[in-house]
Amino acid sequence: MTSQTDATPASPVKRSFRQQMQLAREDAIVSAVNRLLAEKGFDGMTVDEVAAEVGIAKASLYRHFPSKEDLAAAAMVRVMQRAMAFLDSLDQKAPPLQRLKSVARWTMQVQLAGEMPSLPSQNSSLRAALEVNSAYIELLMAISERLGGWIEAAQAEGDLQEGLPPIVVLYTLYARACDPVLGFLKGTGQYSNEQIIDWVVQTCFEGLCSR
Amino acid sequence: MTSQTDATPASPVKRSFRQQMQLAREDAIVSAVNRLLAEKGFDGMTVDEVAAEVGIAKASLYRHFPSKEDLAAAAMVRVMQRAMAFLDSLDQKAPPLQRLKSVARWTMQVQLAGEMPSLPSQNSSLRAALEVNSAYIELLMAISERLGGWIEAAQAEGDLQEGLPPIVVLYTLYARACDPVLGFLKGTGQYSNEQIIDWVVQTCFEGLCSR
DNA sequence: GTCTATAAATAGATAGAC
DNA sequence: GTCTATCTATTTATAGAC
Repeated sequence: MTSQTDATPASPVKRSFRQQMQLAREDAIVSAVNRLLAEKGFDGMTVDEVAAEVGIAKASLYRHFPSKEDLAAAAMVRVMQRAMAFLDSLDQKAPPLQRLKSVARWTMQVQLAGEMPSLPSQNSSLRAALEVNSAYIELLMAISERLGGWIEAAQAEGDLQEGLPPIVVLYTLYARACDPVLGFLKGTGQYSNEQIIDWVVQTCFEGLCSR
Repeated sequence: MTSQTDATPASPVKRSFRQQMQLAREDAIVSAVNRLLAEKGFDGMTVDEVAAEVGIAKASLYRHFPSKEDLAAAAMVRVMQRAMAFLDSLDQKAPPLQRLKSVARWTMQVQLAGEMPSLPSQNSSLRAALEVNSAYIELLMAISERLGGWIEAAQAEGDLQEGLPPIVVLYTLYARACDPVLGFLKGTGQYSNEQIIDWVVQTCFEGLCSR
């Protein structure tokens, strides 16, 4: 407050630098959380591990994030921001179905890269925290509306089954982002990531049956 | 030992009765575990809850099962026995594809009924315990071989995509048994269980795209 | 702001009486 | 075999020094 009313230019610069440092540290924290969340899930991840991976004390972690739930929420927000950026990067004139397939492929690449935080859809303390996290809710709604529009457009073009409510398609795409099939097939050690993703994308959109 | 060599018929009868009592109690335990596992997952379920739901002391629980992992394994074994019984109940002369669809539908019914134990595919202590549980391993292999045969037969008949390795189809079916889409759609409160299952089975086999 | 040390709560597992 | 009471380890979170 006072520094902003001061005429000295040093204060704002110093503050900005400090803020950048703080943001960089928080980014490192979120990266560690993101990775651990993808590897072990919310329940399996401990705050001690996060602190150890970042290389700071646990008490310092709690200066940046008030709870473990907030750590997870931050990781979710960041991956959703990445998702939103990916949606923006797509050719908006490409056919909607093609864009939807690209999104599915992207989420699977993220998962196989060990960067898709997996939140057990049942945990109550975590879900309660997410439901009151406005950044999380707003991003989720923004992505859902964006994809929902593409789904309806793809149906209008006759590319997606028109009998399916768009929400069924939307939830199916979300579910494929954390589909355990990817990990199962990876675990066999027999197939490349691209091969695995090709199969799952294909079965998702074209089904198991022959055409 | 001694009672079996005795000529008195009382001993064997009494022992059998006791064994039945024990089996009945263990069945009640496994039922509680199964339900809690479906509701909250392995990490979310506590042994105290299990004891409370069965109505016995926690120490008594540990007389029947040596660890929490063994509780979960017992629940998995039982649901797999149910699955095996369902496979047997199917018309073995029906087309393989039809049988596979029936299996998928059955697993989804079990999940929506809150009776599908969900084991986070990442938990290491649990997976380690399952991998050395011969009852679990043998049932899993038996089911996999059975379904694998049907998958290959369905491919031979041209009903399933022949480019897909059978293991991809098998894992996909396993994954649909714990597909979060069912819970998502159920959570909207707008659709009946049968409607939800119809959609998921259809998208699984026919895909999201129109034909 | 970061640290060490510790509190507070929880959960898996066990001892020992009956 | 079942119970009460307890142990032990882990984990989230915080106090307080620097």
